[in-house]
Amino acid sequence: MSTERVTIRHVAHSAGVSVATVSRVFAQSSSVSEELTARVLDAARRLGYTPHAVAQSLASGRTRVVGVLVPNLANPYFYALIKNMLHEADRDGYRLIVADSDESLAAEPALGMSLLGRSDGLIMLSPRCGSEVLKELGLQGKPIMVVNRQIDELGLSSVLLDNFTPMRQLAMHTVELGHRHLVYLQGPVRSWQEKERWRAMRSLRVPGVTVTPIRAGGTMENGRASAERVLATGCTAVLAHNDLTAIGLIAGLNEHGVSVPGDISVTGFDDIPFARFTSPALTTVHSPQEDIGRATWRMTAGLLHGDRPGARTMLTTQPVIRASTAPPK
Amino acid sequence: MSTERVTIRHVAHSAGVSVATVSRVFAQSSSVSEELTARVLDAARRLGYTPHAVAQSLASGRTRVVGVLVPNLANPYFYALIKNMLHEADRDGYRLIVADSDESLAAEPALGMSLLGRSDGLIMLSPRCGSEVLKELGLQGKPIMVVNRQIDELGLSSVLLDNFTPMRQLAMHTVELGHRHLVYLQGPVRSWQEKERWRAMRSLRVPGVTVTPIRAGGTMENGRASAERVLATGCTAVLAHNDLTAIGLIAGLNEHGVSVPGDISVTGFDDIPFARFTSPALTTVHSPQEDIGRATWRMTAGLLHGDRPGARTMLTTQPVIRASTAPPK
DNA sequence: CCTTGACAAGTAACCGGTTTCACAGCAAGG
DNA sequence: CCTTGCTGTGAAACCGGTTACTTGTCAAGG
Repeated sequence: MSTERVTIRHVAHSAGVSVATVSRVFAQSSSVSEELTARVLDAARRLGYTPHAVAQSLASGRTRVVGVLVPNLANPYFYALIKNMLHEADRDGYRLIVADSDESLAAEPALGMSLLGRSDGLIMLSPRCGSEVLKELGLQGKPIMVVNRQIDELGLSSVLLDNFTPMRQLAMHTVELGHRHLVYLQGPVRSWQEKERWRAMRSLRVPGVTVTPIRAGGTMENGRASAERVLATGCTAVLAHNDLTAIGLIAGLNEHGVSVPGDISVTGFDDIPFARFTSPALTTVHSPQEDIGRATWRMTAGLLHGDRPGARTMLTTQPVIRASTAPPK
Repeated sequence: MSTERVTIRHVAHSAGVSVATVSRVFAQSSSVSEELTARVLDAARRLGYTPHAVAQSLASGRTRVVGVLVPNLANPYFYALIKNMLHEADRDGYRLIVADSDESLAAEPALGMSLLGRSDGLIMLSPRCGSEVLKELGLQGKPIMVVNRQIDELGLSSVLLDNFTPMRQLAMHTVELGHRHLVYLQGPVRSWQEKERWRAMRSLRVPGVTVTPIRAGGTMENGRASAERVLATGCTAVLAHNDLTAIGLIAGLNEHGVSVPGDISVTGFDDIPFARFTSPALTTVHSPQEDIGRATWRMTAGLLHGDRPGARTMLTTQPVIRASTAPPK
């Protein structure tokens, strides 16, 4: 069972060349004569040689692995993103190693460090941790990408989606429908996205229109649990922090015999795949996961190749009007 | 910027001991005198020493990383599972490296190999590949866990959920409600779960009850697209391969002005988080992701510690009756 | 004709740990 | 007093590659 591993030296010996040559053949970097290349490849095939990834990593100093730290893998928002990055990374020959901080601020530093220890860089999705933690991680000297969070002080590269503009447009959409009393269902308070979305709501200074914030939390359960508090406000439209909260809220409202959008209009944010399939289909803001994923990986790949960090990519998007919003009765 | 890395030798020198001793102190395996231990730890702290994970891996022969191959990360079923395994593995000090085969049979072998190259073992979630591929992967000599697929010929360990019994119960539930013409909406044909669920449907030999299979595919889009074919059968109840298909189908039926469960009852399978929040809430079969995740990791950990492979854990579960099923009109 | 340079290939140091083995010191046993 | 047996420690081999440096060959240039 425990067959001796075939190493580069076996191949070298069998092909009658030096280990350096074998290494070169597989690295495809330096030039090796056609004849030797053929002999090496032949010997390798005969012996069933496979490069030892860990040894390569140690010797070359790079692992071809990148860490990804997610606050909550249970949120469809993230796995669409991850899935896209996975593919982009794959075609560059990189693997992704994933950790889930479970929305725990305290867990982020240790997880980040642990990931960095086994990888060439770290991608942090919507990190909530303080910037001193990010700084600490940056001290490791490896590339760090931050997604969905604006960091000014440190020279970290980041990919952002403009949350403000579409959120404002979405709010205006409800106002144009005739709604006057809006409720904004808040998400995780420490998240940058939440700050931006709430900022957009506050910026909505239309005479006669009021915006009431309600603390929720960003999950479906949170949304459902907010139904009563929402009803107590007497509002006619609710803009939720994200789709999950919106979906939860709609379920909660239904349970109270309130129809959406008949009695109350509800909107989400993110346009997760489910948003299209709820009834009513959810009015929301589309989050271009493919673009974000691709942009994130491309920037990460750039950093790995030595690009100077600090670049910031800002993507834009817009609302998607579906069936969960309608004029008030 | 490029500060010289602090190695075990620096620590050894600074503490006035040999590198072996430093290694032992950190390994906590062999005994080192209290005095030396203190001196080493002190020196390590002063110098800011961190063990080099890759070097440890090469020297010790184990990476403390386990690969996970998922057919489709966009399915909530899988990421709930992954999330649970992530946590279980984390507390044992293991990291998970994830790859998504994108439902592509052809991609599984290469991805599996690649993951195995950087890890101590491989967990395959609902693999669709032929058993010769699994065999090939097993030849690497590293532990392989198979989840949601029964493999008899190879001595692989596996964790399974009994799909047959609850699927049958679910079907009986619709029959007891009074339905006579059932449709079964099929998922990915090569998946073991699909086979089991369909087997349960076929086993339903109740006089006067017919079961019509319809090819769908397991995604929400597939479900929606099946609406017309479903309606053409004139059935009164549809049992979908999984929740995604069911949710898609409900959306599709709604678009045709058909109400669920008023006109047609619909059931799912998996009990993904959304199942509770759709309207109507979905009647389905609960899949205990926490248990599956925990069992999978525990068995994997066992294999990593030298347990003999071949064990099989079969978990059981049952239907959850919600609002998407009702007596026929 | 001799030098210079480009290039192919080999030698050996190195990446940063782990672990086998040898050795020293000391207590117990004969 | 001399073995025998542990235990704690160090020296050095080793894990399996990469790569800086060296050597040798051969063609072009002076």
